Amino acid sequence: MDIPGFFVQQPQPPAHYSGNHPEVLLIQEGSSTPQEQKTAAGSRPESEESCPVCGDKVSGYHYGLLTCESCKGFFKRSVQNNKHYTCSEQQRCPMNLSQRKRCPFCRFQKCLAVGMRKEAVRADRMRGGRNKFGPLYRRDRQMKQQKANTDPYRIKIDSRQTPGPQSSNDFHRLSGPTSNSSSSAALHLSHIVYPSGMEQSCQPITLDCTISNHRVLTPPSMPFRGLCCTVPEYSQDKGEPSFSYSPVPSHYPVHSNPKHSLTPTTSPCCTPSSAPAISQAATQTSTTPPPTTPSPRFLNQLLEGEQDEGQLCTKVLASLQREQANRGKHDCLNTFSIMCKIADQTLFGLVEWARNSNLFKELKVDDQMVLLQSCWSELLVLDHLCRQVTYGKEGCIYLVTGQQIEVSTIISQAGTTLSSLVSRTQDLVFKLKALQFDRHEFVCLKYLVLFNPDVKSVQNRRQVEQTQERVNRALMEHTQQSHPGHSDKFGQLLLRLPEVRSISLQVEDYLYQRHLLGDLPCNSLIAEMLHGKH
DNA sequence: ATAGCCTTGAGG
DNA sequence: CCTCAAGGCTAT
Repeated sequence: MDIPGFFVQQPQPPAHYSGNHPEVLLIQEGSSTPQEQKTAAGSRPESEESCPVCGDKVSGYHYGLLTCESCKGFFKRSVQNNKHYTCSEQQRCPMNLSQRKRCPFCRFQKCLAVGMRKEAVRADRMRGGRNKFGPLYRRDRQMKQQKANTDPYRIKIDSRQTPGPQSSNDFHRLSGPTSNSSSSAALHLSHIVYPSGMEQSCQPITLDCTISNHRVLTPPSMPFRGLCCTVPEYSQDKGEPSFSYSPVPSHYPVHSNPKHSLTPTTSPCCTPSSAPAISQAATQTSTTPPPTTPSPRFLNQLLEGEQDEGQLCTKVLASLQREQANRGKHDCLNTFSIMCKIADQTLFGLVEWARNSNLFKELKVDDQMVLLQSCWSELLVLDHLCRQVTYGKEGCIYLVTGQQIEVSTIISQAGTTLSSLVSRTQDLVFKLKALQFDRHEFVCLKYLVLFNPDVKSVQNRRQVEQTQERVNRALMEHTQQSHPGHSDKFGQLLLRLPEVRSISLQVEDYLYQRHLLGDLPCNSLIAEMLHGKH
């Protein structure tokens, strides 16, 4: 693993690395002075921001993003002089105003992790003028300005430490007290994955629920309204401080699909014009290969098992709503918990997908469990990637709930591990988009990952192997048929899998660390899966 | 080596 | 013209 600070949960100095960004209006418990609060919402955004590398005061855009003067200089010197630093510790040194000088290695890695661009350092050392990032900076400014003006409610991705050394600076507290009672309610994979009559019951709950004062989660509204905002606010009508978690929000565009008449489109994803690849149901013909293909039927069968994104969205929202309903008004989920819940529900969906698959059903239950246990995080990563390729806009992460989070917001406020995870994932998304990754290929990759004959303790290895080979052939044929001009799309897709694997392992490690800190919600399937491995 | 301030110059 | 992100200079 070559990511420095792989397990870093470095403490950040409260005053500086607090994610004091105007676009993420922090209304923190007893924190800022009236003066600070005034300026934070004020007109000069940059002057109040903190450097995503060290937390110092930002002096402007440098090499791709807002940083302080010293990190700008440091980055410039490092690149110009082609420095190769080493870390005398474990490559996880804390990075803040007072300690930034101590380890140039970790500082430079942090610079890269937050998104500083080597390419912006000029090889010819030419002074003045503008570079290619000009438009990017401008857009970034406009977006920040827009957000500052229109949206008083922000998700709080608070990197600041609450007292206590254990908490990380990744997704943290949203507000209010958090019950961190992850006293493991002895769950067992077999019970969760193969429950005896346990349903993900989706009772329609229609209570209005404001999660914290900040509208932490807002269901998506009209497609493409409010552009790509910081988290949840899709510039809905103002003056409506609470929102409904009801499975089918009233402002939700609804499918006319008679089969799922209550399936909301997960705006903007299910707008046909905006998301052709995934919004087209498996039964639609426009994405299916021409009838002359050798085995389109097999591929289409695989596709038929795919979950409807809208249904999944509804399920996840309903689950969050239930969770909040059980907690009451003043006991709000923190951001990390919300993300865990979302991931958990997505994982439930993936397990369900596997279990409903005819190919998977042919396996013995023991093998099924071993395979799922081995690849769950890869499936989650693939699922996430597909969602980004299909619905994600540049610079944003698209959640299954239909919400978007700006990558820059996460990276500027998250810790090293999460930052690197996000940038690695976004790099993959970029590559997959370039390859014109489609839904058929996504399904195939999921099957290839699931039917992994190399998993230890698989009993019927031959069967797993044969299925994997079959899917592999189907994928190859599909890529040749659908992209005849792209001779190596098949190979290119397969070459992405090691990175998927690597990211998923990093995800697992990250989650396990958080689990050890007691940050994972109890009764979590993810926690159960993690237990199976560790 | 660091970091604050200065100079430069293309693009608006 | 002005802006502002590049590179440069220099006290520490």
